[in-house]
Amino acid sequence: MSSSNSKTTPAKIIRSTSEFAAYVGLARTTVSRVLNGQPGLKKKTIDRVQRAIEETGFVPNAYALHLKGKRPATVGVCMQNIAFPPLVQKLASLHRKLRERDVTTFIEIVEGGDSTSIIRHFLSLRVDAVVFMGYFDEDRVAQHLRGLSTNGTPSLVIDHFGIKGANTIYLDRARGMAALTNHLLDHGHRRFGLLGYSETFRSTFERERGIREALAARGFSFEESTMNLDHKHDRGRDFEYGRALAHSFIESKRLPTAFIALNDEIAIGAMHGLKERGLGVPGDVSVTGFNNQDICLMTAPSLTSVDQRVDATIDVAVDHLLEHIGQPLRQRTSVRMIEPLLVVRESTGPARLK
Amino acid sequence: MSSSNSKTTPAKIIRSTSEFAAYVGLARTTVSRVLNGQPGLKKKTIDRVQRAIEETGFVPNAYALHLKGKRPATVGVCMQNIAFPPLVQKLASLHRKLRERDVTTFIEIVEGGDSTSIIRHFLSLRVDAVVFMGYFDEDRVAQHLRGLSTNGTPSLVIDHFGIKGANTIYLDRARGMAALTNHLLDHGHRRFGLLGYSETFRSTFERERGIREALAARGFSFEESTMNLDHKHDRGRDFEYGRALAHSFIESKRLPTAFIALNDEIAIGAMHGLKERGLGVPGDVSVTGFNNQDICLMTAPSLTSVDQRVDATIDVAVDHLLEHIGQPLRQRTSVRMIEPLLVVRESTGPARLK
DNA sequence: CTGAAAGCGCTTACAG
DNA sequence: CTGAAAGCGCTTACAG
Repeated sequence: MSSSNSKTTPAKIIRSTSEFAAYVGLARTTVSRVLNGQPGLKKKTIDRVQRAIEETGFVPNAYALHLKGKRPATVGVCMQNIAFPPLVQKLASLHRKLRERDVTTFIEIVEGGDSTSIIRHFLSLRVDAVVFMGYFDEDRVAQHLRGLSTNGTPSLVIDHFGIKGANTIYLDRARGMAALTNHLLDHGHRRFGLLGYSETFRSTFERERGIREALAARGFSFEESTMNLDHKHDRGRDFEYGRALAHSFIESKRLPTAFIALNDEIAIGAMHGLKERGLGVPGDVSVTGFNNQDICLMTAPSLTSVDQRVDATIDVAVDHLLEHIGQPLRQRTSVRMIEPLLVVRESTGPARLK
Repeated sequence: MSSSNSKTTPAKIIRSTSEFAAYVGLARTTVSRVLNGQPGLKKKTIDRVQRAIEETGFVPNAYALHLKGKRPATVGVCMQNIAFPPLVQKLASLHRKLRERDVTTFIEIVEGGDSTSIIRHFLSLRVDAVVFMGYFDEDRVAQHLRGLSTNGTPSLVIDHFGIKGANTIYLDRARGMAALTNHLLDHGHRRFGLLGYSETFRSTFERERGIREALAARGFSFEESTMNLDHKHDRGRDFEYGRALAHSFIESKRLPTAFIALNDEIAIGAMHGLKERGLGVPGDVSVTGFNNQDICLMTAPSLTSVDQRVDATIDVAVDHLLEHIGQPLRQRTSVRMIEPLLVVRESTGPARLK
């Protein structure tokens, strides 16, 4: 089956204003003026060009326009990957909000590729700013940031905390974990199992600090209150990992009254692991996740988690970008913290009394 | 804290080959030759330019290069949204595989925006092909395809079946559902509850056809074998929707022995709904999902589902694109079917005997 | 309304 | 190795 190419379709495909002007039967200059909505044109001329546009589907060459200075504001977004739902949400939100401000977003995904060539590509496209989103190799990013800086291009790092000289917007994970810890303390929990906290490539350190400080504020010692059995397992799929960790805790005979998991998947795995061994959530053990993904609602019991507040984060990002686009590079770097939101659900409750 | 701008950083930001040539102290022509790796240059000259590149971070303007005919192959991908995990997987896979073939991907997300302006943008960028991915308004896409066709730009529609004149790569949902139905028939199921099949904007029709044909092949009537209570609910969040549908079926006193859900989320909701009313899966009711997302493994029991075979789909897409890029438009449209993969897990088993 | 011209940043022959 | 020139597709003064 082929598409029907009927009468109105011109034989020739038009790719430049000269060709287009010839097709319309007007001067190149005149056509250009119509295209740019300049005054002093007869209605009839405008209509003629308009009609020809519809017939031919002609669109001026963006590359030539760019050279003439008619370029939309553009931002290059460098994503580490797009396998992680909260990251994809941020990307979608950023893209949408920038479009509302007439900023074009170029998206590139590193994921096994060469981030250096991506940055070069953005630079060759003369983007007005570069955004990094995801968990990168810190040295690599720091190096890119230096390159961008000497190039005069503003940059922004979302959610990767602690890169030197980086404009950063960062979810205050410490604060989120402190809120979570306080919630559990309020329920009488005193012994906590940490699930997945020996990870190094994620921003685990900040999270641990939050737990530590919340415990200290109530007079508890982190070392005495928490347990970690991560070393017993190779990190695999999060869900299976959480399940195996729960089993290990049960077998260790030192089962805490609450599990604090690195993310929702591990938490859900742990809930399964507990259930398989006849333990109830939150009756026997309370369980918490992180990220507040949709699946938190799909488990029984539903999962207490910490929300990343994607929209708030991206609002701040967009404001930052708009402020810096087209401006000379500031020498001061800015670091903005976003406060996460604790979402309490059914998986957390009063600590079981021994 | 500010980033350190040390000795090697030039005061001036270099944005053109002329400026760069002046900086190096060579002719523009010579610099250009080095940049393009042309022969007949002294090692010393090459090194000099190389060093200057490192010092200044100069990257030639992609827009000017494009005008001179030095343009990488590019594909524009128009995504309906990126909220749906299998869709995001396809995007990531397509992006990666095209990059491996040195094709640059421009990604745009419609999602409440104006798809016409996106197509215009792609056209102005003179992309070599446009890919549509997601569930679009058919008339709108058909119109875009016509525009692209008169423009001489190849196009490809992934996973939206039945658009006239469209090069299509399509998951053969009918076949997947037939396999699923046969699996259930083999287990003795004869009464099926359809969950979410009254949806019209998704490719539900094809799926229903698969079920219908599988039933017919075994001598069963679709009308007598299936039940649908979708009309009792407003479609909300999939999970809640599935749960409510399960409740309705239980209350209707005509509970089928198997639920066939439109997607994994609805299936998982239904499993919860059954459990809440004291019914076991698959003991009392078997449940199937669609998409084979990660969450299929995170439920108890794990969920039988149909896998979209993202990689196979995208392999076919990449082959198609590579074949059509830079070629004159073919008049014949091609439609390629991908066979889905039934993944049997714990949520399906023998039908309960009455 | 038209036409010739300059120029955006590049590359590539073409003479030196 | 250098330099002047042409030209990619556009826009914008500038004279008709």
